[in-house]
Amino acid sequence: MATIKDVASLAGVAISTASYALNNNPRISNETKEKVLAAARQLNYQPNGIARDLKSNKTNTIGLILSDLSGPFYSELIKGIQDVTIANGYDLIAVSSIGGKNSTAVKFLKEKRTDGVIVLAHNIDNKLIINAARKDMPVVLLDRPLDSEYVLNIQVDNEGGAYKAVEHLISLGHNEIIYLSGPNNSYDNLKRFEGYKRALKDNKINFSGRWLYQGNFTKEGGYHAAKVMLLQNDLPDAIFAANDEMAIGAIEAFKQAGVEIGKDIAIVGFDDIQLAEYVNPSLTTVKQPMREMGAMAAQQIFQALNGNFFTEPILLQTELIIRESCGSRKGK
Amino acid sequence: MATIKDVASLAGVAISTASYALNNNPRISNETKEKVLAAARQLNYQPNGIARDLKSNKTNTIGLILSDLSGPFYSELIKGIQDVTIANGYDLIAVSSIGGKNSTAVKFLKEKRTDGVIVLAHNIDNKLIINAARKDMPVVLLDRPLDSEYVLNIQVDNEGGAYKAVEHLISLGHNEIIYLSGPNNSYDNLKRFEGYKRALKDNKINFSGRWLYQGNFTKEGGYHAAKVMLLQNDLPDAIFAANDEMAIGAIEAFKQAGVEIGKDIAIVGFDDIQLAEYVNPSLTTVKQPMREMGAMAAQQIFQALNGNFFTEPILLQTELIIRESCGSRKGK
DNA sequence: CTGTTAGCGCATTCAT
DNA sequence: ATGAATGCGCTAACAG
Repeated sequence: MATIKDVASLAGVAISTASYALNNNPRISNETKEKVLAAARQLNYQPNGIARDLKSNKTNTIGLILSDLSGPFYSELIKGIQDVTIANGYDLIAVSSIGGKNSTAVKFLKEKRTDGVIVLAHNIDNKLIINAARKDMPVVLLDRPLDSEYVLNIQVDNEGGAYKAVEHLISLGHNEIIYLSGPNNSYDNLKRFEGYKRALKDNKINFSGRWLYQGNFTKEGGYHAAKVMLLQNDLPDAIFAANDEMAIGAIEAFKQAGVEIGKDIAIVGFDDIQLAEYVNPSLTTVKQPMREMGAMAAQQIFQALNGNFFTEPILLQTELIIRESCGSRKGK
Repeated sequence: MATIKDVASLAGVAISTASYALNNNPRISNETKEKVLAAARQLNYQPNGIARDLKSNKTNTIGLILSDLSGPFYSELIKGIQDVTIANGYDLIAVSSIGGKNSTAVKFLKEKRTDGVIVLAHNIDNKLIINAARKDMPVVLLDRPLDSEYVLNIQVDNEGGAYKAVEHLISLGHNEIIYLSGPNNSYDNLKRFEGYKRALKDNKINFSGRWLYQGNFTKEGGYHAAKVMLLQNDLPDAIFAANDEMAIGAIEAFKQAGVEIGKDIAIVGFDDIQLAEYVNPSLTTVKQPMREMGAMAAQQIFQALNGNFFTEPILLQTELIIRESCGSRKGK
């Protein structure tokens, strides 16, 4: 790789002159500038970004940390983020937090590899985030609240969304409503559970311990939980699944067992992933404004980078999307 | 941020000593090592990764360039790549090529920001790749062939896969088979078209220009193409869509029009995305071994980094997944 | 075993 | 308008 030094010597100028010329500094005469640019072209010179980052103490890059780079769920979120980062002339790179302590995500958080970070990865712990967040490296947290300097909070109203979902189930006449739970260490899951319980309480339904099933936010978990319900021969009226993937897993299990969804049992999910519209029957669920969330997250980063730390946590509203899985229009 | 200099002076040793101690160099006595580590802890020292990268001329990072970070399609591919990058102690970062010349992807390709790159983004052009590929920065190309030094090729047998799909349609008794095409500048699309034509030819069916519809690899494109077919009141026996998303879009349009898929018309897709299993009727399609592809790509990078350039292009086989969209078992 | 020193590639201050 | 020199934070060759 040719360096700026090579360019300078080929052009017969000093390194600093070459640097100025390459960066279009007006103090350089057109004549020398041309000479330098010609040399650069000839050597196929490309500035070394790492050296520049080191010198300028700035990377022009925003990092997005996801617990799993390959989730189907992030599509819209990423679009929202990307829109804003591009508009601001920044780069976006996505890294995974798989691997815990040794993950790329942790490395990016600790070393100064980006100018800002957006986190949606529950396996990254608070201490790390608090340590990483600095004035010139704001962190936006999407999956939990955390009150600390230089960390911004954006959240979806999980509690309210869950409330809406369960209320819908109750309005349809269901009384025995199972909560199909995500992992216990997930804040999102916790809030959804709270919303579920509040809806029961407001409708004078007593929560029963029997109504709690663990599904771990995965399709397999949902499938398995439904199987257990079937084996116990004790089907509830309805299920509120803490995310769509579990709901879809459960639907699969019930279909295999000949249970008619929407008639024998009602199911509501959470997230509104792309699949929700396509499963059969299509899934009633709570939609999160993912794209807006992404855009806001990026916006918050840039504002923070400009010194404006908006400290109040932002709460985004959800929307209940009614489809067929609770028994519906299409008469399923 | 505390630097190694701060650590050294707090510990009362030279910078180099601090560096050695921090990096566990055995030449340092346990006593001084402890002193240095204590100082580092006290200052909450974190090495500056960028400085290290500059010095060592190595980033320990593999880049994955995708045309769209948010595609549903890459899930398995990423898993495959991640498995082997992690196993090799490297980091993986994903960047998008959206934005053309100014995209993050181009920046990563030109500047030396990773130790290797995997490309699946047809809007990155060959010249750029040829220029970027170096001995210490191999490039694996997943979406087209390119014979150049330090670039490795891994491909799916698009032609053969398409052939299988169309042959299947023909064996079911279909004669008028439309090709629902992806973008013309896509190599994958081109090869699929070739496979389609070969299958027709081998079965003595003459290809008709009327059978070519453009769908641009998007769901909307597929939907629109199907609408046009409907408007022309000239439905074919079958459709071979160059990817699943277009096939799904077409299915939607036909369903809306009351055309029964699998009976009035047969449809085959390509890719086997997650949705393919869930659409109604479920989609017969050609499955690509995405996870294997990812794993191979990463493996090739590391072999290349060790000086072993496997120059022969690798061709991965596809598999025809028969579901319901061509009329089938479930009697749809 | 520890310290001195040079240098990775670049931007930039200060002279000229 | 141009050049010489410095330093970003780190590693490592070399000297002691």
